[in-house]
Amino acid sequence: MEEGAQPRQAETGKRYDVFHTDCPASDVVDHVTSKWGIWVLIALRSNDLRFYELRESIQGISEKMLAQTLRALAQDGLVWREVEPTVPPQVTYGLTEFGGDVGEPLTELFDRITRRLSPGSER
Amino acid sequence: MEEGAQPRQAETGKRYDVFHTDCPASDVVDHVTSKWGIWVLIALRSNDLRFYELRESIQGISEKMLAQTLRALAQDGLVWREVEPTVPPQVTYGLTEFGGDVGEPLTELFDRITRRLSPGSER
DNA sequence: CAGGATCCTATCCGATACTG
DNA sequence: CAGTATCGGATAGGATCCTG
Repeated sequence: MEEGAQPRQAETGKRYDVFHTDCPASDVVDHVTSKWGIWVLIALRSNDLRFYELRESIQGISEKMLAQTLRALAQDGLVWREVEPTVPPQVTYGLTEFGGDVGEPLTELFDRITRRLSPGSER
Repeated sequence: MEEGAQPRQAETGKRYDVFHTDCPASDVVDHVTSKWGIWVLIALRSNDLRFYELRESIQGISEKMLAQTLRALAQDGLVWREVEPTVPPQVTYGLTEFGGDVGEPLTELFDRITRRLSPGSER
């Protein structure tokens, strides 16, 4: 949505219909901004990580939710998944270009909020 | 990993403890990235809006969730609320400086996703 | 118009158990 | 190690009615 690009034209009754739930992007947005999606994306911004590393990294996440979140994000083309058929198996996750693209504003978001909430102690 | 924001105070044995659920920022993050929070913030970026305007603007939101979301965001200091004691009453909402600060990466996020999903054809 | 109060349902999500 | 499957409790969220 471009800055001041509120259509605001058509008097078809709906004056501010800007973003809808039926917009295809909102599905991705929902996944990204899901309870764990944002943390997964932020975690993967620094390194590719294996499943258990992600689990350790993101405090409080259950294996179920991690797997579920990863599946959704992979389906959306935000993260890739590489399986090495060893014993025991190793699965590594990382961000696609799209994922990195999306992770950037997310990190910025988190950073701004954190900075705001800890004034003085940061930087 | 440490994007500059996280203390990363060596927890006992925890190697990747970057962002936790117990971080005070994650509460705000949760509100912002709640199902409707992001849309409210994006909606308010262009204009201050009244309650019913927000409801019209954000397709699919119920009054309950709008009120609830606005309350949470106001409590976090992201949006302000102005009541004009007229009849009928008018309540206008807008972004605080913090809210605008946070809304920026959110808009960027939405914009990047939208752009990716509609290559070539701008809506 | 702006919402609170209630009720009720869908889903989220954790715990547990099981598989390759 | 990296999951899947299932169950059940908690909670998010919608619908409806009601109030200032």
